[in-house]
Amino acid sequence: MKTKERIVRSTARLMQRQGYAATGLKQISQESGATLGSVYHFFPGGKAELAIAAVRHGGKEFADMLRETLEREDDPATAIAACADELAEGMRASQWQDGCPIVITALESAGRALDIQRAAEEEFAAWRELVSGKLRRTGYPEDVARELAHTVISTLEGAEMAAQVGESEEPLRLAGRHLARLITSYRP
Amino acid sequence: MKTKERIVRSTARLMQRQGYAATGLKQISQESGATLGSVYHFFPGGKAELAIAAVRHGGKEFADMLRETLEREDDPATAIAACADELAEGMRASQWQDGCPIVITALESAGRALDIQRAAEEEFAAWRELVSGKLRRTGYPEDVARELAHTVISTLEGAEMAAQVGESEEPLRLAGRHLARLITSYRP
DNA sequence: GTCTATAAAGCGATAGAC
DNA sequence: GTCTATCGCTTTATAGAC
Repeated sequence: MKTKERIVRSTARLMQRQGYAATGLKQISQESGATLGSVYHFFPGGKAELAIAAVRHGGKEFADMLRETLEREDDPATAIAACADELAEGMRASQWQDGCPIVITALESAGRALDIQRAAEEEFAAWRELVSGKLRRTGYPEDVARELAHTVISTLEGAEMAAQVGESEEPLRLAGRHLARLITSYRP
Repeated sequence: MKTKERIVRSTARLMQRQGYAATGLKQISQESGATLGSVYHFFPGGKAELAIAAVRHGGKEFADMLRETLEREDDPATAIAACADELAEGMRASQWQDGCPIVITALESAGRALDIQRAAEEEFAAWRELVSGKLRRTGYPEDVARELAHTVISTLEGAEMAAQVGESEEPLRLAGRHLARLITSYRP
């Protein structure tokens, strides 16, 4: 694997677990097997530029999972519940270590590092668009789909946070069931 | 105001906005108007002990808002929507600066600082208990109330995060409406 | 592109006078 | 309880050889 990609992956992984402030460039250099000089060679903008790349990387990763799981089921309500279950399994498999790949960095940067914040917001919007598209293709009116997508992503995010802090799959399992019921109640 | 409380309030405020790692003891000492010596006098356990006190403080603050807003409306669905609106207004009023008082610290500590994580989980559980109690008093069966309370808190948390990063009230407004609909659909 | 060395600043934490 | 000074370490970032 290319050095630059190793650096991005390590940064994404570390910031997913520790956040932006707690992740040091030395740690990134060590974990990725690149020297500090190489890190600055590829990312002359330093830590902030690395964080943006990590947010983009984590955002794509989450989007891939979402896209694949949504395609696996026809009914959007069942599909969203499957996404929640998928997240619950990933969470347990990592022993509650791997939550949302970008949420800590997004919150830390809010109001203080505008380009990181904007990158995170764009990834969130892409996730919502995936959910919204699934709903529209199943016949939901555009505004209903757009609004439901907001709440689906919000609820998955919140439940993943609760699952991680509480070290339990339950918040995600319940979120999946409740979201499915909510989506069904709007069925066209 | 007593020195100790000034320190706790400043810590809570700073960690709400910046998180644990990015908040320095020097900054706490400066913002609270107490010297570093005083900070260590009241919190010999240092930064970790301060974080626990801040999480407790922020947790109580959020619980107070929740309790008051829930009491203001009879119907639990309307009451939860009112909570979401209240959060949206607070968010806009602070220009998207003041999100959930403990979520960044909770996520940063997950799996790495067990006593901080546990304190955060206890505060989350207390919030869920407030929602669950409101539902039970309105006739919802105990298990339905408990499960709905999980999703209500998850969704509010996720929507508050989305509102902060996206600098928009919309995620919270939508979350309130959708949660009200979900709760109503379980009405006994 | 990779590597080492280092600068400049800030960190958490402690000591001890008052 | 309050205050200042300081220790030891780590941080981001840069310089320059290879």
